[in-house]
Amino acid sequence: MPTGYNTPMEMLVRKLDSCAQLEQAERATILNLPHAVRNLPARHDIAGFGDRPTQCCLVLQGWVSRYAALSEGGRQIQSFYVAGDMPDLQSLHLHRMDHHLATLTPCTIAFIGHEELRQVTKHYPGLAAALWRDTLIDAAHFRERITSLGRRQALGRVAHIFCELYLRQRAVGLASGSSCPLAPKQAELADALGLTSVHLNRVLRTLRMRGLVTLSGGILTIENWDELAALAEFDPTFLHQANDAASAEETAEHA
Amino acid sequence: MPTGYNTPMEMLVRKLDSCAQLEQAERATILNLPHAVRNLPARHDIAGFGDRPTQCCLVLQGWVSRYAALSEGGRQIQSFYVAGDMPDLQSLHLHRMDHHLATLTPCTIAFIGHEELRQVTKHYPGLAAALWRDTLIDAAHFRERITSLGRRQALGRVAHIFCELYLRQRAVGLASGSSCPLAPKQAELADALGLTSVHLNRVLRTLRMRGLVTLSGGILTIENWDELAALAEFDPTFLHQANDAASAEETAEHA
DNA sequence: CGGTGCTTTGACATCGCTCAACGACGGTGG
DNA sequence: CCACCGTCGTTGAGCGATGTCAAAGCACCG
Repeated sequence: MPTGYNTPMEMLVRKLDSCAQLEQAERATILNLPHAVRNLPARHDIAGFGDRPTQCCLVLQGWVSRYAALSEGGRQIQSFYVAGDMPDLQSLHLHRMDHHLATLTPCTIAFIGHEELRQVTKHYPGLAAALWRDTLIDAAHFRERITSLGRRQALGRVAHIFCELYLRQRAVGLASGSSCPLAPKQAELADALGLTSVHLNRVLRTLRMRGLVTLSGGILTIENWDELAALAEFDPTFLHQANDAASAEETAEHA
Repeated sequence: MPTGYNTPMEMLVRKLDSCAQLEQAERATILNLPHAVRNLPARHDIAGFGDRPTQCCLVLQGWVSRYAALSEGGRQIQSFYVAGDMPDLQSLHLHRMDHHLATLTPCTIAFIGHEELRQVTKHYPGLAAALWRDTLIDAAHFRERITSLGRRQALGRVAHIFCELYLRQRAVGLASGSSCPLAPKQAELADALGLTSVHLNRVLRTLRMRGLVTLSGGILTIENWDELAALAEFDPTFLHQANDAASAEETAEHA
């Protein structure tokens, strides 16, 4: 199930369909949603703090990050998004941005107007529920990040995000075997994990030396899923993936 | 606007009405929602990891916490809830709990069946949007906690959560002047902030000595809002309160 | 009057940060 | 083709914020 060559709205249908079974009319409605596709360069702001967006975006290709900017140049990356994700769906009902949304890599992104989406959710409760659910899964990711930042040490935090990003990408066909892309640089990973890039680098060395993962050239390879997941105390429940992620673990394991 | 003596569903109406203006029919629908009110003791589990709840709960009185349990008895409190909050609204579309929900203090809680809520959201898109929005604000709180845990030092973290809990309670009429209840014990606050209760205690002493806040007998008093907010780099945008929280700051300031 | 739970404090250990430098690599222009 | 430069990754030494362990104080309550 490789991504990239379907039409944007086919991608959205597949995403929404994966958990909440859509009816035929609902599927057709999504496929007919008007939208604009744009290519954006890396490090480009999609929406900033205080903005009042009038459209939502669907990532077709590339990596997007959500972050809060603090004084003194500090920043906290709150989440990463990949193809198939709708990072600012929340702007549909939260009108003022309380954070920033920016591309990490060059991206292809589809924009869908709020007005059109609201009409859709008004007439198709099933679609409203599916989109709602998507934002709830986003929130589940946030909660797990809170747990990581609050109670896991650096080693466990890094291991945990690797498990998460691998499984999430695998679910949309972006992983191959026990490897998947990992676009964020070390500094960006550090900003997501509440660490310094220096310390993150040392943690990566440890993981490499223990034979758990290798990260090189933007490719993450999981060498030993079981140990990595154990180190992270990783439980895939929070991902709320339909297939329960069990099969994914096996795939990585046998690579 | 004190809470406690309205009927449960009046409380819910007020909550939903505060941002998304409800129509008369929608208001009436909520008021007629069947529900059960129960009193629960402190430290009582409302729903646990792995459960599949069949109802949502509305806090009428008391404090509720959402937490993740880690191995070795460690736990991370992801959020606190007070009167007017619906902590597990997400279970409406996320069927399997990925965390625990428990009372912190003795609580009065109204339970509303999923089936009834789903019917309501199906027939009243405006109510669906209002409830959806509520879960999105919950998510905004999570994001801010991520930022706190990832990039603020202990002092700023504690200051930040005090600002948040004060404003949230003020918004539902639970604060008086520059004071508000603060039910969590030091150990529980520490579990929410990724700290040790020992260290939290030292931070509290510092805040007290600097004349910023006092915390005693379950009452939080903010002595100097401006300095506290500055220390926390607190920006109320993430609360998404209708009144923009500006007036609230003034209240605390003049106390 | 003696629990029991919560808070407070001290001494010491450790994890992760800071500062500083160097290395690897790819692009770009002379 | 090579010298240069920017970005990213890597490493070392020292320090600071926070955790750990242990014990004592304190309030409430039976």
